[in-house]
Amino acid sequence: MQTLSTEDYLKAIYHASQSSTGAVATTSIAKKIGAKPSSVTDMFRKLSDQKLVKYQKYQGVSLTNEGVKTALRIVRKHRLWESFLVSHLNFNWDEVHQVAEQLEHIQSEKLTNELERFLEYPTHDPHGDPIPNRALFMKSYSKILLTELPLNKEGICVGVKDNSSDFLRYLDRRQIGIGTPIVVLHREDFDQSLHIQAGNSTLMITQK
Amino acid sequence: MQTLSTEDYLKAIYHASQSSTGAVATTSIAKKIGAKPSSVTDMFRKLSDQKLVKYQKYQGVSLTNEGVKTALRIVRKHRLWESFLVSHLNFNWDEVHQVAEQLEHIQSEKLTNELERFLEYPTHDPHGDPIPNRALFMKSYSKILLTELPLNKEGICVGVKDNSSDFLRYLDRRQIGIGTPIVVLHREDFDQSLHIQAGNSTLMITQK
DNA sequence: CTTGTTTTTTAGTCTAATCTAAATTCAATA
DNA sequence: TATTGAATTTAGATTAGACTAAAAAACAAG
Repeated sequence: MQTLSTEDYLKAIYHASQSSTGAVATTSIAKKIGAKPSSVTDMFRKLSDQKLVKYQKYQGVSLTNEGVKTALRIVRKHRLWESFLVSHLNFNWDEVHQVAEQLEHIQSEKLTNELERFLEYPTHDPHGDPIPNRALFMKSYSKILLTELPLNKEGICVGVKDNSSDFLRYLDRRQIGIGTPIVVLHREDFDQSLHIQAGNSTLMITQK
Repeated sequence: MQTLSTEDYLKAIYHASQSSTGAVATTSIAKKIGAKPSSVTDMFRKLSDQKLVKYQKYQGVSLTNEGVKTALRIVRKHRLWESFLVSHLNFNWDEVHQVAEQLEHIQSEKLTNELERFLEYPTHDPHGDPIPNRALFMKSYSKILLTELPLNKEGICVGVKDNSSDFLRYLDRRQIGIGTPIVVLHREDFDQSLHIQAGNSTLMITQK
């Protein structure tokens, strides 16, 4: 059984190791968690004692199999709760994160599994990220950026890269959400702006 | 903003002061919380500093208005979650408590209010206890014991006094739940046993 | 109204998780 | 490869919440 804090660290390490290869550095976790590097070192040691990470002084950490499992259990809960908040409790994409950060720590296998059943076994959360199933397995289909979508080929919006509230609300007003089909109609070479068709409106996107 | 621990104490004090009159004693809280009396004294002092309780050495505590409000907010969340677990997640009466003890600490007004709406503004939880509304007001209709129900007058089961899992499962098997109408058909004077009709079955209850 | 028991508080210790400041190791480059 | 700057770790302190053991207050009974 983990404490709140160890769960936060395991999740942070998991996400950090997803977005880069090799061991995870002390400072990168410090930034994610919002703690000082010295505190992170302490925690690395503790997690190492519990065999949840492999840790060598000055070499960063990597999750053990057990550590990955623990992290995935938290990710599973986080994403299921986010789905619930959006689908049944009128939360917007951009409001769910903070609450899900709390709910992900609730300990009850039955609760998690029943929630999953109630939601009819969703495979992706409102941000388009895959939800690990009961066996902690997840299908991650390939997500590509709009800038990489070939001309006139239809894609489906599964999430957004920029999670700022402003941007999410902008999309909401234009009725662009998860599942919205998107086609890139034209790409301006000189400034990288895109003309896209999303849902029933066409719009122009600049930069990024 | 309260810590987990202070919330637990406030709730315990609230419940203790409901079931008896006057100030609440140190030991009674120690028993409820599962802590030593000395720890309870410490916490009383802390809560007193925050003006959530009135505390005089050796005289026990009582909640201030602010303390009552904080406690009721927790009770509200607890009972809403219990309702949710039973009505949508296939939990039984007797399984909800432990999980609700965790969920009651989640901090998000929007979450609580949306959950209440989703459940269609329930007034009572699965144990028959009233749920405070958004304004923290609750209608507590009179609950009486079966032993006090007049002969042949119909009552409605709103909860049970004995919360043991065995007893709750016994009731489940006989399809007796919240809302089941109950009539006392006959009362044996010599051993206090009751013949009752509940739902579509009649049964005999001894003792208690 | 005094004594003995129970309740409550005090004093001092412990653990988990954090911090600051100082020391150490690593790594990049001149 | 020697140096320097960044990253990391150590050492020591702090805080919240809990504990034990001992002292003090309250209560109950003769």
